Amino acid sequence: MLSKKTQYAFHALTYLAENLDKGPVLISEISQERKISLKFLENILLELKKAGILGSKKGKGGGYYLIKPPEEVHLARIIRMLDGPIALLPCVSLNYYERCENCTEDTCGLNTVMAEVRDNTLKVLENKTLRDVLRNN
Amino acid sequence: MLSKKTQYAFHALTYLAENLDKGPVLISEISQERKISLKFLENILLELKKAGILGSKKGKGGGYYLIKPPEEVHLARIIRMLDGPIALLPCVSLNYYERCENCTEDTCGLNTVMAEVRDNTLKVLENKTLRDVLRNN
DNA sequence: TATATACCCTACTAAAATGGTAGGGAATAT
DNA sequence: ATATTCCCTACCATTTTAGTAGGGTATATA
Repeated sequence: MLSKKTQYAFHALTYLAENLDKGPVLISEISQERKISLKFLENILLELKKAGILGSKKGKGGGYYLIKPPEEVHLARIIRMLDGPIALLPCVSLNYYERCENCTEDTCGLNTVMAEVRDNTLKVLENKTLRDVLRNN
Repeated sequence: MLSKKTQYAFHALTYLAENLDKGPVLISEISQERKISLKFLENILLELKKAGILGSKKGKGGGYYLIKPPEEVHLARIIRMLDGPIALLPCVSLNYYERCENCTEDTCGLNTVMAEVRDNTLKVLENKTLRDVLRNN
């Protein structure tokens, strides 16, 4: 399951995508509209900014905004950034690979199956973007 | 990612499937062969037994054994039993469904995408069985 | 340049989950 | 009777999760 953090990130990002015309949006506005703890959301948005997903502006008229158009923000990227690996086993993770101690990958059947699961999952998450996930199409 | 518990369960189950001819197998043997902490494994096997996956026999000549043939033990079942939901969001989980507070499911695009991910994942995990995951084919 | 606005940053915390460990009890084979 | 083997409950340390606190820094604007 995705963590609350990642779920909140998606809420915030879709809100920003749905309000592109507004320019920078206040954390407090997103927090109220999507019912997310203000301080927690603050941390999340900061992280998204450091990762290059969001830009920000301080002072009056400031807030957060998407740096790239929604159709260029892939869901897999957000999940990996906040929750880590998408694969079900470390030994089939593309971005967070780790060897399994107790099994040799070439003879391990679980490895093969879990790689298949990963591929099926990524087929969706790496192709779908924020654009595909908005409320008002 | 799957928990160690579930990963160990798969190790144990495949070991049992690969040694069907032996009859009941000692916890200690599985523990040694697959390098899993004995006491932790004890708990896991007990849980698998209570869930109707394994049978056991006490005393000399005893041990654990598969109740059903490997091709009838679906991977999804094991994962759900030990790790809970396979879906990435509670609101798209078939076996552990929970409503999302902050979104209405019919207008939420994330819901749709995550349901698609779930279906792709289950297509594999509900069709593959222990049989598909053995070492010595 | 003073001040209000709004993000930035570090540290802290409570609760839950994870990955085990301990130790005796109960059933069974011989 | 006794050795063997699983059964069961409870405990524990560490990590992760989800969130809070509180002040710092940059910016707009009057």
